[in-house]
Amino acid sequence: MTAAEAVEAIQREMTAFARRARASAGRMHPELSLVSYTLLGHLEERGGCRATDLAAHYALDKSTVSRQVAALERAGLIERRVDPDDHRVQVLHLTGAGRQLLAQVTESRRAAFRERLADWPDEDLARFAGYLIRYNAWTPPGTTDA
Amino acid sequence: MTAAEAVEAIQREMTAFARRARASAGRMHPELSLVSYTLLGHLEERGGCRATDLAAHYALDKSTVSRQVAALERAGLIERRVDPDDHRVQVLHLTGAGRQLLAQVTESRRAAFRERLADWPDEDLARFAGYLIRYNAWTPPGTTDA
DNA sequence: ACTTCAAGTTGTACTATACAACCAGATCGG
DNA sequence: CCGATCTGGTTGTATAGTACAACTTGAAGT
Repeated sequence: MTAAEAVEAIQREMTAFARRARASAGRMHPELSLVSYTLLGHLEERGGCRATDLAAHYALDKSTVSRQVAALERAGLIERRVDPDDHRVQVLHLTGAGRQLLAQVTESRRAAFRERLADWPDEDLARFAGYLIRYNAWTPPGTTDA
Repeated sequence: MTAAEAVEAIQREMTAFARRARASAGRMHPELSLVSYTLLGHLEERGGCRATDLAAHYALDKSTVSRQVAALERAGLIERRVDPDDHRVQVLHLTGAGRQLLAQVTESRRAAFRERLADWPDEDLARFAGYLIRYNAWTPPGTTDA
């Protein structure tokens, strides 16, 4: 495979993957969309953050985040705590139920990935993971990374 | 990196990629969504096929495909030819304009990928491509692949 | 010929998304 | 201190993509 062919294949395969991801994610976990899952994961990882931070991080409009957050709150998965220092900001936190559902969905996603990758040699797994991390870490030139 | 960690990382990175792909595809090419692009690509590759085939291949509802196809036809990118052997069937073909737009978007996507992968050693490109192909080729056990 | 099957279309509904207009709290220059 | 401006967030409106169900039309089997 030449370098040009490889780039071509990477493009094709990443596109194919992206095409399927949302649909299959939706079918796997009707109760938690890919976006919601990602937002909950971010909250867990950071231990709470503002809606504006989520919007910036995922390149979503603040209105979109606002509605997602409202839905997650309605579902009892997150709660808002008004920042005492600045009454405009609401710091978002996972609730117990949110943490639990997140763990559950994460586990089931992990199981699906494990099955899919079951017969890969360890060395290939590590290299593939490394490539993906490297691929995703790339930022367009001139971008100040946040 | 242990195998378990690698699986974890692959899951995380593939999810992150999927999350961004649609949005960025939409921003790059407002005139051709990721789905439309994929459908056009399929037509080009196969040299024409039925709407039902597209639906089956991409796990989309036939109504969804019907509307996508209608939009592509309205845009003058594809045309329908009734199958003389079975008047229910419409074989879809790219038009000249469709072929041209597809080529143009493909080229611009390719340039973006090339830029992103510019400083990867050839060997890594080939291996990454191979992993992606292998990853996407997987089908759930018990599935008769079409 | 009647029934059943297959390809597509259309009606309806829902989700995710963006943009624009807006509200409310914070901050800064006078 | 006060109006101008900035920032975080919500709401109104519009659009795209999707699914499911009902329907239409043509094909095939008994």
